[in-house]
Amino acid sequence: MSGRSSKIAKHASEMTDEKIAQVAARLRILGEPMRLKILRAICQEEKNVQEIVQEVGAGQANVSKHLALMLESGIVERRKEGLNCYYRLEDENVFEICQLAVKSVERTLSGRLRRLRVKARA
Amino acid sequence: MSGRSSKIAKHASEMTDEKIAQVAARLRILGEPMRLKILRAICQEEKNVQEIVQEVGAGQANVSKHLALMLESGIVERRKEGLNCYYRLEDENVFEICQLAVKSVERTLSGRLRRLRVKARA
DNA sequence: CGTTTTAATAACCATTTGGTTATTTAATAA
DNA sequence: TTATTAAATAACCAAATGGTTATTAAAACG
Repeated sequence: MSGRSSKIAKHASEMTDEKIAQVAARLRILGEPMRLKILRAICQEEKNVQEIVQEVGAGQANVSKHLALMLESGIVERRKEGLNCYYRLEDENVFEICQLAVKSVERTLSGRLRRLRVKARA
Repeated sequence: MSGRSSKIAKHASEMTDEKIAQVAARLRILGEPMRLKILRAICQEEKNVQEIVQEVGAGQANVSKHLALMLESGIVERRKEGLNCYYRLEDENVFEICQLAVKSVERTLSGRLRRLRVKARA
């Protein structure tokens, strides 16, 4: 058994159905364009709801609902100041996950291109 | 501007709405318990549909639909041999994404515990 | 006090999605 | 050929989800 495959085997075996459900829930939260836009807006500096609403181009209620979900799940943090509520990205893992997802998408796209070329050659 | 924040700023600015939609689509595919179970089943060695069906405890049509989706998106690869179709995990990034998601979930859970203790103290 | 502003929440709707059943396609075997 | 088996697909349904509108809660201000 090689190093990599044994590592994968170990991690995979540790993935109980319960853990899988939790991981899926976390990834499903990130699998939504509007939520990613919100995270993009607040990943550098905290912003209040109105600023976020303006930046992502969505309704206030909609943004608040997405923020409530991400706050509940611990992805973002909230700081109240007078009438305003400032949100910031709290979980840095989220940022890394998105970077890996970008790599994954790019990998798929390049793979598609390669296959098209092979097909065209045949 | 510190090293980390500038790095984040750079990556965030490269995240166009188009790219965000692609990343969200990729993460949404992974944000589903049954699909993660299927990936767990085939991440070490390729398996045919029947083996996967038995392992994850779902209907054949359901598993086939999930596999078709992940094949189309380049996450898994297929090899036909006679009547059987063998599937394997093709995108290693997916595995890393899941590992990070586990870390993210664990981080949240420990954070919740800490808050509960703080609340109980008050 | 009442007014205004910000954000959260409730109610509702249209769409999407995961699962099931039934059918079809394709390869193998008799 | 016909029968059998594996996998894909179509059709359908119930549940979940994202977005909108309207309302509520709370803090700041006149």
